[in-house]
Amino acid sequence: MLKLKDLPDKAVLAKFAERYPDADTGGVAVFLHFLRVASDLSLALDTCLSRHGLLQGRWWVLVLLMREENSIALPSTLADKAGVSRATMTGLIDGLERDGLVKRISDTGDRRKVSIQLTDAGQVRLDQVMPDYYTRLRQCMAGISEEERELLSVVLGKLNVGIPAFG
Amino acid sequence: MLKLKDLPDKAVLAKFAERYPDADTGGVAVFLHFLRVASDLSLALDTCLSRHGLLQGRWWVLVLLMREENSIALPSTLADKAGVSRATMTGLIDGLERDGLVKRISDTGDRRKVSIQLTDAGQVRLDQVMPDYYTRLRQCMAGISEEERELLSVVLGKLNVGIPAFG
DNA sequence: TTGACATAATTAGTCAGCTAATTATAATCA
DNA sequence: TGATTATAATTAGCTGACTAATTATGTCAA
Repeated sequence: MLKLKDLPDKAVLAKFAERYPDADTGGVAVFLHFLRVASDLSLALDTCLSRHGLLQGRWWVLVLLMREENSIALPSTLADKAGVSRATMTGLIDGLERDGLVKRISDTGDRRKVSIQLTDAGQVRLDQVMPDYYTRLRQCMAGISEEERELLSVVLGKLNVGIPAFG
Repeated sequence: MLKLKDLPDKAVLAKFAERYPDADTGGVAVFLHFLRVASDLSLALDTCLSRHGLLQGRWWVLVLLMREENSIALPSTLADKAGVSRATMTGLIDGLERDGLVKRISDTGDRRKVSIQLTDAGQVRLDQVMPDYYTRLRQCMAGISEEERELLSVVLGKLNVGIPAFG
């Protein structure tokens, strides 16, 4: 993810548009601004989580587990839902298990499988993190009206539609 | 950056809101949706750049250089503008230099300094990448009206204001 | 003018992603 | 049944971030 600290001003955009006539300077500006705010938000989330000794990847695994019945899921399912590779999920689970926040349970039926369960300590950790996360997120979003949220949601949907044309 | 493939539905949000009454479910939903679209956009940009043998970090260094007079800048300046550490910038420049896209020039005045200059090959590479990037980005943004762009810009500004409350 | 501090870039070591290969097990079908 | 294929998790090795330490050089004030 780009962490642009120096978005182009109009003069720079114009300079590039001169050399590359295909450039849609307004679109470029809003695109870069979007990525910039997203990466800053992501960094802010990191800061919030680090107060509780967690990083985004590990935190999200805990959240995914809590969503499940009995707080149990397979590593492969977690990998798919978190959008990371299975190898990465193995590493995340290693770290969480080391910290005692989840445990591996061998599947008696299919011995290839290992179930991952949130431990009591993991639930306690979530009960510390989540209220802080929700409170801070609420404050962060406080300046945005209900109407703006809906508009943002619509624009996000349209952006999403356009993505295949990009990548 | 979270790469959520499985955003929470209303039932999940409600389940969490029950345990954590501070949760603003609407805010959470739009926040996660935002991060999701941003990471997908970032991934699409990766795909676009990889067709030209570049990754976001290295590509952005080339773009920053092209913005400069004579396509020259110091590593420290590039690091600040790209939002990465100086050590990371050293690594990015190593890679770009290995590919012949930039060159290091020792500063005769202050011998601690090394100037980084875009090479002809680097400019050629940019002249291949940028039209493709601009064309694809234009298509990606095609579904968003001028009015929506401006609204998005306003909301991005407000989100940005809220970030300190989060992190 | 030299000792302390500041600055620029790099190196060393860590971390969390990735892909590809490996191990173990299960399922299928000739 | 036994060989092939599919699946689940892990391991091994690579990349590009990071911080902290290092090297080299410059600046300034006693």
